[in-house]
Amino acid sequence: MISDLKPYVERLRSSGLRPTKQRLSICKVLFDRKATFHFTIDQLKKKIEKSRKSKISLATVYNTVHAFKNNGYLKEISLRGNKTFFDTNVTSHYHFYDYETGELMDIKNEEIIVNKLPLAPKGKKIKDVEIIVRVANNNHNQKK
Amino acid sequence: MISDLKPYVERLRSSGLRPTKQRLSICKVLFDRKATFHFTIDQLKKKIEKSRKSKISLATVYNTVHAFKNNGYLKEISLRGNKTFFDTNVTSHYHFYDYETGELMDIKNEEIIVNKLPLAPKGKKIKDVEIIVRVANNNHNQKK
DNA sequence: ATTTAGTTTAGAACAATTATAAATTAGAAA
DNA sequence: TTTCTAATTTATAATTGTTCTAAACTAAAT
Repeated sequence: MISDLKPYVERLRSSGLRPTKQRLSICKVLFDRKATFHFTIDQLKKKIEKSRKSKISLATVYNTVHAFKNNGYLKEISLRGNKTFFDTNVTSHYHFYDYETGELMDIKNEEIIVNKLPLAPKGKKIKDVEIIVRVANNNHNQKK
Repeated sequence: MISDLKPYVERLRSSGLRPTKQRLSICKVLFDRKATFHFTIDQLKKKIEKSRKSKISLATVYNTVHAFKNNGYLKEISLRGNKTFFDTNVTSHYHFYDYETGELMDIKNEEIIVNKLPLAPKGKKIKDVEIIVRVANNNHNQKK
């Protein structure tokens, strides 16, 4: 336990969560990194268990991830299929999604320019614009 | 049985499917309409059963919908959450999604102009650009 | 130290989807 | 037609992802 846990403790407290061992393990995997991390809950759980060298309950992972999402420390990504993906990059940005490999990559906000948007339906307000650029290997030709 | 079933028979045949009673029931609900239809499998199943006044197996609905999707007669829509939505509008277009009501609405292709797109990652090719404009009631303020 | 409210946990419950195998049916062939 | 065969439908089981629950545990206030 060398790394500085203070920022994680604060992040947890500001999400209304007590800083427990388990939650700090989750924080280390999620936030102690330079690059964006895209993950599903079960991928995250495996990483946490490798990193802390002991099991963690699935429910704890779900609960903590949802608390972070609701407090703006994680983003959920819209994707086809029935698995939920999250993203540690909470700044405004878009995604490449390789549907052959399941790989997700960030697209910086300034790499896509949207010059026209429709008005929101009556009584509604635009909250967010998600863009998923679906890619696949050059040589393949199937639609999926 | 007044409506002309020929186009459905052809659509089924071209998808490699025999035109059975069940599949024709599915076709009638899916394709005998002017406006776009957005649906989940269970919503579709209920509509079919109301329309034909008899039960249909869930597996048949899944199989047929997937065959139509693989043959380009239906589109799957990227959305957060763990339910899969389909769309009878297979032309290039985008969507409004009201995450409070679960309502989906089409956005015509020309209502969004994208002026800049990133290059696909090395060795990959852009197959599709999905845009989901998330909306909610004006008066509400929660992020979700 | 004691207390209490929040947390973790394993497992149950639930929901969406896919797989299975027996009964049925479409369509080709006789 | 009737017969035959492979495709299809069906109910149900299996699988997967997610949420719920209630008992055991723990953080932190007293």
